[in-house]
Amino acid sequence: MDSRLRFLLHKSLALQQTKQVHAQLLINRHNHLEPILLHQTLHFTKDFSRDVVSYIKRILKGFQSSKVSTFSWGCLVRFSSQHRKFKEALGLYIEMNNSGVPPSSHAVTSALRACGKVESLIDGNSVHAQVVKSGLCGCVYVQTGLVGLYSRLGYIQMAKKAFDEIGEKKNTVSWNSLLHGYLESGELEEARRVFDKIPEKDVVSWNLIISSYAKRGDMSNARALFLAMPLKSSASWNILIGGYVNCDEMELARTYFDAMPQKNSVSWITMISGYTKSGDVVSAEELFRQMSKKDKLVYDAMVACYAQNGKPEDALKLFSQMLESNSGVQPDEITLSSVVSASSQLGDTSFGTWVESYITQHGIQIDDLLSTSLIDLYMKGGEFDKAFKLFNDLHKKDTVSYSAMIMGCGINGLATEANRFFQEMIEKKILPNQVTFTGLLSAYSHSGHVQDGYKCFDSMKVHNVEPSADHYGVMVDMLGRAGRLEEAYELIKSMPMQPNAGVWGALLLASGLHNNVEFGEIACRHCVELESDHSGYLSHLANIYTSVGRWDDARSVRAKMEEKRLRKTLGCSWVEGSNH
DNA sequence: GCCTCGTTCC
Repeated sequence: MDSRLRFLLHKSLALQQTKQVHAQLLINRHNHLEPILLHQTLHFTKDFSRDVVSYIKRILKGFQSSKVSTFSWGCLVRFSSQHRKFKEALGLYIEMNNSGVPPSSHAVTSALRACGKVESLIDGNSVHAQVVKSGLCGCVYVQTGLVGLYSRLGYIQMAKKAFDEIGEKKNTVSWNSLLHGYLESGELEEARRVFDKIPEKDVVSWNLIISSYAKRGDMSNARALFLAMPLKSSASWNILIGGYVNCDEMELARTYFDAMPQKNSVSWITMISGYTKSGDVVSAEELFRQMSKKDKLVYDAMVACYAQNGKPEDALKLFSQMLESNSGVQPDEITLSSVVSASSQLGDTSFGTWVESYITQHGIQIDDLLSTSLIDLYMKGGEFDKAFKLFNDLHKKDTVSYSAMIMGCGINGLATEANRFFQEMIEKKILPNQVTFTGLLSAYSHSGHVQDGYKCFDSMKVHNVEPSADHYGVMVDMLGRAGRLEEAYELIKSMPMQPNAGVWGALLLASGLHNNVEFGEIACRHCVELESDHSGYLSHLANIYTSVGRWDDARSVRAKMEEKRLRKTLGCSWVEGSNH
C-alpha cells in the first residue's frame, strides 16, 4: 500500500472520499479494506451517516477470517456509539451476534455504553451474560463498562460489585464510573467519599461531581467546585453554562460563555437552546450568525428555536438553506421533527407527504419523537387514518403523543374521541399535562358540550394540573360560543391570575358572534391595553357596532384605527429616515 | 468515562 493512499484514508472525512479511496484499493487489487485501515477511516470520519454504516457492512460481508470480522465489527459498533447513535449501535451489535461473529472488547464496551444511554436493562443484561460467556470479563475496559452501565441505570449495588471485581487493575475511569453511580442514585455523601478516595482525580472526576450539582440546580456548589478544580476542560465550562441555562439564568450563562477561552460547538448549542427556552430568538440568532463553522447540531438547534418560538417560516427557510448549502449536513429524524412541527404550525399537511418520502428515500429511521410531530401534523390536517396508524405504531405512547391526538380531536371537534383517548391514557397511568387539558377543553368547546367542559375543567385539580390562563381562554371561548357571555365574563373576573389577551380575545370573538355591544366593548378595551397591535380587535368591535346599527360608533372606531395606522407608518418612516 | 440537538399548546 503506497503512502499516498494511506494518507488519503487518514484524511477521508466523508463517505464519498471513503468510496473513492476504496475504489483505488480495488484497482490496486486489494479486494477489501485492510481492517486496520477501516479502523482509521472510521476514526477520521467526523459525520455519522447510515450510508457509511451500510457501506462498511457490505465490505464486512466479504471478510472470511473470524478474527478480522470480530475486529471490524467492533470498529463499526464503536463508530455508531461514539456518534451518539446508540440505538443503531445496539442494532449493529445484535446483527453482529446473529452473524455468528464473536464480540471484541471494543464491541462490548460500546454496546454497554449504548445500553446505558438508551436505558435498556434487558439489553444490558444480555450483553453482560455474553461477556461472562465469551471470557471477556477479565478486561478492565469491559469491567469498567459494566460499572458504567449499572451506574447509569441506577443499580448502584451492581455497579459496586462490578467495581470490586476489577481488583488491582482499576483505573481512574473505573473510579469515575462508580462515582457517577453514587451521584446518579442521589447518594451524595457516599459520592463525596468516593471522590475523595480516587487516587488520581482527573478532569472527568471533577466534571461529574460539578455536573451533579448543576443538574440539581445547586449552582453555588457547582460554581465553587468549578473554581476550585485545578484544570478545566471545555466540558467543565459547558456543564457550568448548562447549569445556569437550566436555572433560567441566561445572563450568568452568558457571562461564563463569554469568559470561556475555547468555546466548542457544545457551548454554542447550549447557549442557543437556552435562548430558545427563554424565547429570546434574537440572541439565539445573533450567536448563530457569529459561529464560523456550523455543524449539523447547531443547525438543528436553530431550526428548533424557530419552530418552538412561533416562527415556522424561519424554521423552514433555515432548513432549506441547510439542504442547499452542500456542506454535507444531512438532516435526520431530529431535524425533521422540528421541521414537521413548523409545517404543522403553518397548517401545511402536504409537507408531511414530502417528509415521508424523504424518510424512505434516505433510509431515515422514524422514531417516536418524529412520529409524534407527524401525528400532530396529520391530526390537525384532518388526515386521521395516517395519524392513527402512526399512533398505533408508536413504541411507547407518552403524555406528548396522547396530547397530540387529543389536541387534534379537539381542533376538529371530535369530543367523543378526545375523551376516549383521555380515558385510555388515564387507565395506562400516563399523566396528563396542561396541553392535554387544553386539547380536551377545546374538544368540548368546539362541539358545544358545555357541561362536559365544566366537568373537565374542575377535574384538572384532581390530576394535579393547575389551570393556566390559556385554559381559562378555552373556557371563555366555550361559554361564549354557547351565548353565555355573562357567565364567561364572571369566569374571567374569578381568574386567580391576570387574564391575557387570548382570554379577552375569546370574549370579544363571542361578543361578535352574538352581537353583544356591552361585552364587546369591555373585551376590546382590555385587548387594546394588553397588545401592541390593536387593529384586529378594533375592527371586531367596529363590526359589532355595525351589526346592531350603531353606524356612528363603528365609524369612530374605524377612524381611530386609521389614525393609529398613520401614526405608526409615520413613526416608522421617521425612524428609518434618521438612519440615513 | 463527563458536556450539546428533537415531539404536544399559544
